[in-house]
Amino acid sequence: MRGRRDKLEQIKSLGINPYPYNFKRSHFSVEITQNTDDFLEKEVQVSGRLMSKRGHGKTSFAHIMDSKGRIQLYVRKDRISEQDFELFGLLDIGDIVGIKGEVFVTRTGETTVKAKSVELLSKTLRPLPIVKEKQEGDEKVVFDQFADKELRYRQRYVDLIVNPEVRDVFVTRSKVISKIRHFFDNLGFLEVETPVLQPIYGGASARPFVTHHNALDMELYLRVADELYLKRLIVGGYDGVYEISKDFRNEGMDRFHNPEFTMMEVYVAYQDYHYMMELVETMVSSIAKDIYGKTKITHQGREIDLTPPWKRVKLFDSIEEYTGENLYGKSLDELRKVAKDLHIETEDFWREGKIIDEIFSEKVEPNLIQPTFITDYPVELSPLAKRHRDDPKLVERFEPFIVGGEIGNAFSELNDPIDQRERFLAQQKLLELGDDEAQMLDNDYLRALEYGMPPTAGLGIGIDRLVMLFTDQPSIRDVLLFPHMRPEKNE
RNA sequence: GAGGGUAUAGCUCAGCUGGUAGAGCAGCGGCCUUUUAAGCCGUUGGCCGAAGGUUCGAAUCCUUCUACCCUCACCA
Repeated sequence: MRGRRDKLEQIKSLGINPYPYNFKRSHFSVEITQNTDDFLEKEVQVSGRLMSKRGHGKTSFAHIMDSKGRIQLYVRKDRISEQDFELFGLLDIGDIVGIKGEVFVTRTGETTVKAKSVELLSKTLRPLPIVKEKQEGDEKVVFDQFADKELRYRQRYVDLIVNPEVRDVFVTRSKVISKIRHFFDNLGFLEVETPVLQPIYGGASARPFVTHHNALDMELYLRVADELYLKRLIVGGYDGVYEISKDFRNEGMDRFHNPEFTMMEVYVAYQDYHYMMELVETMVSSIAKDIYGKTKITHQGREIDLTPPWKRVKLFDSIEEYTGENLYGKSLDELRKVAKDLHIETEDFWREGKIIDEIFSEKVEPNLIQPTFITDYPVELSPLAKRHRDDPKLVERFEPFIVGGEIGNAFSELNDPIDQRERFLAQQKLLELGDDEAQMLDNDYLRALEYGMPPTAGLGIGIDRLVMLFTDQPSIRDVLLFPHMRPEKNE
């Protein structure tokens, strides 16, 4: 850093502003490198970050990188002004430059800009990690890759500069979200925004973050889900509403969980969960088609076939398939015994639903590699879902699973206000029994239901997990630009 | 919350059973007018994550702490 400050002073003493205001780029690097024939002998203006520099006395080669790729520069002392040549000598890797010059091809065949002028656009003071790569046949070998995960996550800006495949991940993330938006817009659904700060949290079983509103002197919760507000809007008369937003859950962190994460929820009036299954498989496969041109993708070495229709399996059938036990109608004691036989630990306050859910997560979930809808859950696990039309002990709910993980949750929404009140009261009891993830009673939501909500299908999709699937990333941190980290010590 | 692993130069890493810190790249000074992990010659750079302890002597052994990674637990 010392040397760079000295250079900064030298550059200033040449009468050059090291932080000028703009530069008129004529083309991106790849426009030129991919259409070299059209550009030969033509003058272009390119800009970007200096990524390598190979000096040869009175001449020099370098690469600059812009947002789309890299292009080589060739600087000759006899082709530019003395001051520009001196300036070029003072440039460091990482500096941002603008170059005017002519396109030509070197004798090794690389498209290159022969500089006529060199302009410094921003002087860097910190050295960039130097990553080098070499082409060995078809293989690209990378040397000294900037790979320390802590540094990469804490200094994502450096990660993005130096690791192009990381940039690609976030481009794909953006595409996925944009496709989802288009998908719903095309169906005529309305994108809405609902409160992040909520006096009563609900819509999911999770512990919330608590905050305080000074003027009102009251506790508020950061939302754990958008569900109850979105359904109020269905009561209000919209046919379809969706929201893509951050939710916050005060739970542990691992490669599938970040305290704040992106959720997409959609509610559609006059539909049920069968409709929603078709919507999910259509949406996910069409995203794959848009991004990869096909509905079969590879994730962590496994081929995943997203082509609809996806497999549909009832929850109890799936458990029987993998454990040989039919849990339907079993008493609490019987369930505890089964869990014990399967070496699954249970808590005292757990009821039937929770034990079934636990057995399912342990024994079935990891096996659900290809896309599968697990359907028809016990009613006490799903306080906001409508009872199954054929069996009041179950609800019309499904969760889509891919690569052993759930990526969403959906149901025919409960719109019977009396049943809903009873479900809330059952949750209250769980709260008292020590289940700190049980849901709060929301009187205003009940009032809304009393005004009447049409039959409605609802869905939540974890966007981060979907992006992990589409970008072939093993950890949620790799699809979040700034994953949550403990604060670092001050330098 | 539990267990395991990692922490050495700006980056990537060596450093054996304790003997006083090393390479490549980057940087700095030279040479070099088509190189591309450019090359050649020379050279700077370290509180060995933090604090304590054992020892004549600690990057190395011990303890505690911190951060990150992995697995599990919790959990969409």
